[in-house]
Amino acid sequence: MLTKKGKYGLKAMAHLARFAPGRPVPVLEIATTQNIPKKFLDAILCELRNCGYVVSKMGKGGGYTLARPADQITVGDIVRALDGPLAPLPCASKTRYRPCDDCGNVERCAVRLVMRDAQRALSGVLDNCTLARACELAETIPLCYHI
Amino acid sequence: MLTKKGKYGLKAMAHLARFAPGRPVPVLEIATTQNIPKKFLDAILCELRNCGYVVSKMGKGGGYTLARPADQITVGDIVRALDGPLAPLPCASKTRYRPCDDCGNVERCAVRLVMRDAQRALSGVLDNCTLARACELAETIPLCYHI
DNA sequence: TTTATACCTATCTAATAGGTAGACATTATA
DNA sequence: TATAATGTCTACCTATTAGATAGGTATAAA
Repeated sequence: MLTKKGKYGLKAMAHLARFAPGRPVPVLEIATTQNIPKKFLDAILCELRNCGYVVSKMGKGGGYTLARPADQITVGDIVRALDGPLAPLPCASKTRYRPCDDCGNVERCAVRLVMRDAQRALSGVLDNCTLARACELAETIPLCYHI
Repeated sequence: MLTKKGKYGLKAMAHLARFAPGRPVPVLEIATTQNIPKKFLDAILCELRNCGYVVSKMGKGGGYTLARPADQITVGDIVRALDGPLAPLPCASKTRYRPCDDCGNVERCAVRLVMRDAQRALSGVLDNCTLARACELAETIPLCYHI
């Protein structure tokens, strides 16, 4: 389950992808239009900057910009940066593998093998979805969409 | 991310699937062989019983049995019962949809649309994986498996 | 009647999520 | 150069949840 941090971060990145073809976007603008607590968003963007996904410009007229084009940052990148590994269990993670301490036979653990499949499926979606594609998806969807 | 509850529950169910073609298995046996805290497992199995996935028999010679054949219970069932919806966000859940309160336009929310894809991918794996298949997977895997 | 088991209620502790406060640094621009 | 608009940093707070543990009660087979 994605935390609010992850969700807010993704929404902010999508905002930057859509509305920033150059000029820096102030945190306050993102916070108000996306309904995100300003101070919380401050912390999130700061983290994304430290990871190299956004660039900040201080002072008047400052704000945040994507560090790379929107089609070169994936949703998986952002989720991993803010919420950690995609895999349901650390022992099934590709990027941050850690064995379970309660697991006797890691290689033949049924739970782990299933969760590796799950991880593959999840990263197949999130690592192949760029911010650009996500925005596009939202814009081209038919208006009458049935939940 | 799966919680320990979910993980322990799955391991216990896999144990039942493998080692119980009839006789009830006591909690203590599962707890010791699977390295799960006994009292914690008590609570988990009780929950699974309330959901109808296992059957308990009290008294001497008692224990737990699968309520249905192992090929008729999926990993997705167990995970949902113990850890809640598979979807990374409630607004992307099929089984327990709930809109985000911070989301202005639910239908065109880029984050939600991506997470719906993620949900589909995840449930595609977990809902199509039965306990029987999970055990089989672990048994037929080659010994020299490269992490 | 004894023993092995499930079942129930209560409680505990540590971590985490989610958020807030306020001082401080930086910079465009008037 | 003063000032206003912004990001940056450190510290803190509160509620909830994860992850257990303890101890007793009910049930049933031998």
